[in-house]
Amino acid sequence: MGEGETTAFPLIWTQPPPRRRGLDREKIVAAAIRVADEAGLDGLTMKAVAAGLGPYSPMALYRHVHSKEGLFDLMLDAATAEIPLPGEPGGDWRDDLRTLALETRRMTARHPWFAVLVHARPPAGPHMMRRLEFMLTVLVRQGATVGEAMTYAALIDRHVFGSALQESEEARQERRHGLDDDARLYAAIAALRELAAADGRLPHLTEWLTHPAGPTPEERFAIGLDFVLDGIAGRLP
Amino acid sequence: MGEGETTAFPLIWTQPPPRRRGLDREKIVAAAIRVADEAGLDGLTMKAVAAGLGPYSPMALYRHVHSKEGLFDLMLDAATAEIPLPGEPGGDWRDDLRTLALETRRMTARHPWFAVLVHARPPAGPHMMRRLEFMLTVLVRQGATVGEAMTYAALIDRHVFGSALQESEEARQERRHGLDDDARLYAAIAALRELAAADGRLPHLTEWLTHPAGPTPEERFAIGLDFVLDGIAGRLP
DNA sequence: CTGGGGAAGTTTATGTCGTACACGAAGAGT
DNA sequence: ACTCTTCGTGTACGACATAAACTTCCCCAG
Repeated sequence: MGEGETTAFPLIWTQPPPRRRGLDREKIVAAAIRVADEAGLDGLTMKAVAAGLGPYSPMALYRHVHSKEGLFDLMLDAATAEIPLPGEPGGDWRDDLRTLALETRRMTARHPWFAVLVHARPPAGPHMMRRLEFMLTVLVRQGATVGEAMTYAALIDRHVFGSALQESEEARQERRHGLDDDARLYAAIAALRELAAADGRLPHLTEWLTHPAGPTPEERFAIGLDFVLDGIAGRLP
Repeated sequence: MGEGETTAFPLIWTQPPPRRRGLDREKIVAAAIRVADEAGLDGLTMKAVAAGLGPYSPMALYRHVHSKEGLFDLMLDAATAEIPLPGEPGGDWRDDLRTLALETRRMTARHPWFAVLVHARPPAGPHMMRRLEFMLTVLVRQGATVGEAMTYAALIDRHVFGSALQESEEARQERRHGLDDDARLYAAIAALRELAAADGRLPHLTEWLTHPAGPTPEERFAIGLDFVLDGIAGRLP
């Protein structure tokens, strides 16, 4: 049959040009991040990453990242590298920590998968370690012990990544159920409200589902962050 | 033809007694929770749940729960039902919220998978709704609007489930890498410390990895919870 | 210039999952 | 006794991660 034979008649001219060595960790991680940003963690398969790099087979990636979990670790550290990190703490410890928290939040907004993965992997990447070291330095300079500083840093990150996780999972649900247009979203809320109203003992929840009100996500984040920073301030010597 | 026969020799006695209708949601959910408690979320497969119920096929479950996500929802609500919930708020709003947070934490200690799933599913189960309503009631009685109460309740839960998530994922890592005995755990920490020390710019982190110190998980939880409750108190009218 | 070793990518295969579908058998209601 | 419904099974399919064996190419030592 046709001249594009791979089986019967191997004419060199019709064969695809041999693949040059084009892959490395950086490219693979960048492609994986691109895929995860666009398709979510569910869409992050080895096949999809390979396809995002060109005509590669999924197995090609294993030569460079040796497992999907390894790829996760590299993705986490690459995303963490995007967070601007001062070389030295500035004059105001609260500003230092607040700014870092806000920048971290901005990164998680670009990479919604981050908050999911960060809870599943140990934070051993170099950029993640440097970021943590910065928080520790800021707190230790205010008189905290290293153990206390670890506790406070963990509380800040709990809030940052907790917010990010909740918001990204909400967005995921909406995308999965096609709630992007207002009509569907309204219907989904109405269904929830009916459920709550049917119980009969949920007046406040029903009210909120009828008139959802309250601070924006951004304001909610700031409120919680202030709670943590105020709390830390109250415990510094 | 002979009755009961599937193969060559139709002896009724060698046939298993026909399966009676024994499954229902409750049993399935209880079995699923048992499996997840013991084997973790990775071990929670339809096959494992069916096996935990007796000689059932995995497909039998679908008659009652229609999908694995549906099973997740039922598991979340069943676990939430284990949290003691007063019918009415008591005299002290802080005590009410703190007690609920602590009881919730006790539940997540029994069911480490809870914190993972709760972030992935909408909290629409009746018990989850009642629990939320309780928090809203407590806060609204102190003068918060429903919108504010939602914000504060979310912050409390963020801390409770964030702690649980972190602790359960740490435990999972340790189990997965067989760090149950001290020698291996020590080696793992040493490896991390080498990594940190090699960077050269991570003195505080290195110090902490050399002498891990600080509050116990329980104390850390209490500290963060106080931060949130203090913050709420400062914003109530 | 050459040939051999190792690295990069592909093909093929394996085992595990969730779950759709069609079937058969076991009560329940008439 | 007959039918309708409800429950559980067997089989099958398509993803997915990844192991193993194979092929092709590059580079460097002689």
